[in-house]
Amino acid sequence: MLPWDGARGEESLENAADRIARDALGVAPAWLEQVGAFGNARRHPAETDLSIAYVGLVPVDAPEPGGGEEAWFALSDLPVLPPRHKQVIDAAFELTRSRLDYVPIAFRLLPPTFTLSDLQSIYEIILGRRLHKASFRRALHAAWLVEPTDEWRTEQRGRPAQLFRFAPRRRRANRRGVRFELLAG
Amino acid sequence: MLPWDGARGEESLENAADRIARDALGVAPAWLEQVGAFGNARRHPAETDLSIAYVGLVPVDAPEPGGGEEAWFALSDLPVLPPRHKQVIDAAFELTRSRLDYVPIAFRLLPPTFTLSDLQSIYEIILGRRLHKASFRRALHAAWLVEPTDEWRTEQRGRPAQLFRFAPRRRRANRRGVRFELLAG
DNA sequence: TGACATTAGTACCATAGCGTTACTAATTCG
DNA sequence: CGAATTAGTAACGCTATGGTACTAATGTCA
Repeated sequence: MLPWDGARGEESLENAADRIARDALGVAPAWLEQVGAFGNARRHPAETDLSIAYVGLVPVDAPEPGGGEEAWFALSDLPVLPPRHKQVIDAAFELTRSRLDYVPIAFRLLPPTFTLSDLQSIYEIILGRRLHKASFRRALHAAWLVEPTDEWRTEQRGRPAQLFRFAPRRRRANRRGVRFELLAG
Repeated sequence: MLPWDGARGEESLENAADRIARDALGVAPAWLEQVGAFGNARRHPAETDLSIAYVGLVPVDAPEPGGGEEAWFALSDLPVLPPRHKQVIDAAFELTRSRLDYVPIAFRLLPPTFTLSDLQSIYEIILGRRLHKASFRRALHAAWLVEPTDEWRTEQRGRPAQLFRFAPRRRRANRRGVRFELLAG
């Protein structure tokens, strides 16, 4: 099952989700957003059967959940879950991918300074596909989202990588045409 | 206020939203999707204060709501509303725009056959901005979403327009790179 | 020590998409 | 019959994209 708890009257939905996530993780999620409300009507009318789902992300170096019975599972290797929980996970993953270009999710999963390869890895993990290196950097440069520092990090192998920091600058919104991503089927 | 009703235990959220919309409109909405759950904690813990909001669309030639106290308002000329209702409307409009390229919303607002100018008008209304005619048709042609009929419609003035029907064909998903639409501020 | 693997970063290029402008086509209005 | 109006297309330049290839700088290992 997914971590959950009943609502407390004195807190907002957002605060309740944050509290539940912190209880399960030990740390506050770097990003948290509502997925939606899920309910079916197969219960007795007197019983309320409604779930408000939230999705959050934590960096890969976040501590393992220690106290309770929580455990991590890869999205590609999920155990059998109750149908609604599986439905929530699918919607949460889709929401996360769709938010990636509009909310600074990736930068909150990284330390204050990071390499562009680190950043690209976060994008590739969330999107679930490889990205082209030159195109990624071109788009990043055009977006004025990062600025270089004068530090370089030496990894285990290969050429050292320059460190960048998240420093978005104002720019005008990109008014593109229509894309027709709708697919048949 | 927005049209609303309490949930009935024996129906799903989606069905309840559809019922409420039909009661208010007189017709079923051509598209309906959940916006999300809205709740604040300023009430007494014993009172549940939670709204599950849905957004729907109906064609412009839909009948006026007759029976009750409902009325239509332009998004650009809304009356003063309770804060949560205004919040719901903003989220609903944003959701609709973001779904336009992925869900065949526009085609459900049109009759079975329509002109490309009609279709473009729907897109312009929902997106709230003008679109370029040649680019719109190029993208539409590349997406294989419509096919021409052998009928032409004579409007009041100008050259007759060919009628098209919605007939999506299978094509592979467009795997583009990252866009970085995130704006500073 | 020197060849090789590895990672970072950039340059070049062909192609595709986009928006502007302009043009043709077909109809109604006066 | 000419002007206005709407539909539809062609041409062109600019930008974005993604592939390939290249250089740069380090560690590994014989």
